[in-house]
Amino acid sequence: MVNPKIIPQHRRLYEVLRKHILDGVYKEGDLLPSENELCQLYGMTRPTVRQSLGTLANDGYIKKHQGKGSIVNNLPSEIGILSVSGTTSAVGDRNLKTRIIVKPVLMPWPDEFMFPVTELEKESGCIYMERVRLLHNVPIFYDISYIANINLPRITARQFENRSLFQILRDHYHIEIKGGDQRIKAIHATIKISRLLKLKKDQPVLHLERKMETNNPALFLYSSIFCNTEKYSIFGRF
Amino acid sequence: MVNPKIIPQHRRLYEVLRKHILDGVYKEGDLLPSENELCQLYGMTRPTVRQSLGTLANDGYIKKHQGKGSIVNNLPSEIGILSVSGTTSAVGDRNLKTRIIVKPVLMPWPDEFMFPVTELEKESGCIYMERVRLLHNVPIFYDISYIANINLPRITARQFENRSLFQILRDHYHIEIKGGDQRIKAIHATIKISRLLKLKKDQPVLHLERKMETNNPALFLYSSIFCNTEKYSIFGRF
DNA sequence: TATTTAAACTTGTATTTACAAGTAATAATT
DNA sequence: AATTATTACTTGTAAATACAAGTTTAAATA
Repeated sequence: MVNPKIIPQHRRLYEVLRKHILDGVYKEGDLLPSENELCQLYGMTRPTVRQSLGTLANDGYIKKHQGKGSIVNNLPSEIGILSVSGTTSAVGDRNLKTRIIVKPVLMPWPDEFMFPVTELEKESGCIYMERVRLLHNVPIFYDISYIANINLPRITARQFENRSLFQILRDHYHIEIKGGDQRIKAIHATIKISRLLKLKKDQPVLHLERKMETNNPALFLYSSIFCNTEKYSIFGRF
Repeated sequence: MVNPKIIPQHRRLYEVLRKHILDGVYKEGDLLPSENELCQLYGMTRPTVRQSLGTLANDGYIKKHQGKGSIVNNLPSEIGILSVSGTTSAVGDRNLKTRIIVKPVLMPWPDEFMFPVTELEKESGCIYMERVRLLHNVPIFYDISYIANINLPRITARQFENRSLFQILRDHYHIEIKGGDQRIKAIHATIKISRLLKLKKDQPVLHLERKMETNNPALFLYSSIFCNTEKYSIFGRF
């Protein structure tokens, strides 16, 4: 048995610097301490420090300049769902509320599903739920989630109000999102969608279909997200 | 003076492996040669090889599995514009045609621009052009491009038919796209858009607003892209 | 004073070495 | 024969070292 609490050093430094940036210790345009300074400060070698900075740069928090240093990026005020896993981490949980439309239920997979599912997934059945996410009390996202029922005991009994689905999966089932695929379309709001998001019928909405991979190679999460982009744009870096 | 042709080894290996994957030498699900094998094959050390594989994994071409190896990903058949710079590299140039709507002209920047522009950009003026991009002879993208007129001699005289804007910038001006920001909305097609993309009026279209950074820190490219997602979804990995 | 040169930083690339940890196939044991 | 343990692979983490290349500052020179 191995201690699951040991976190790699480069990951530790990444988390520290990321938090400092989000907390405003380092502000937009600021120069981060140089790699050698970080080595001294945190007692690690340059390759390790560079791995942390590389990940930070990759996630869009900093931008590296040869001969100059690492500069903190302007962090988007818009909704950054394109490069992250859940709506909670995309907008922050300060002003996000959740309304359950359909509580988690176990059911067979839909016949025409948006992504191909494996035999194992099909046999296990599908945990289905519908939620509306409100930003500043305005409904913005209508999320339909599908999860294969693989090693998720009692999940249909849990409380999802104002909590992130991903947080529950991480805390209770040690499931981490590793990455995923997504498709985006612009569509007309159906009657149901326009009712849930308080839109006029036929108003254009953004439709995201996502397949998310987890640390369990057999377990995927699927989401169909309808998004009102009238007020808030969806934001991303590339 | 330094030879600009020297390419880092890790970049070279990245390009080689990427090409092999795109050419089908390594197919979806295949295991790439192990890191040590790649070391021998290409005469470099493991950290260098790992850097190449890291970038490939980051760009979504492979997925690494500890103790197992690097497995080639299923490559999206959809349009992968979300994580890359131009429509050409997003869909490949095989079936992409370009129709110029407004030839490149030098003009002042619009008053209400989608992104804030610097004083230098404002003084330099703006090179403006409109194009429609056709996929399999169907109009899919309506691109409006804005470039600051900074060290781009004779650019308004160049031929843009069936060529990538980014290719011209790279070949003639040594400008490389480093990354950027984007916003996405779903909107109603205006009359002009519906005419250019052969849509019904008020059909929903995807609107992308992008700011792209280049290797010239003062030079940014801006695009406003309207996309018909009825047949083709926009695809991305995260 | 203005310009050029040099030095002292910064990050980028690359090698070498070592061990940890996950995976899969084999051999040994029951 | 089925299970368990070993072994040989794989990638992950980390250190120490060296030099290249871009940027900024300060010193030297005109």
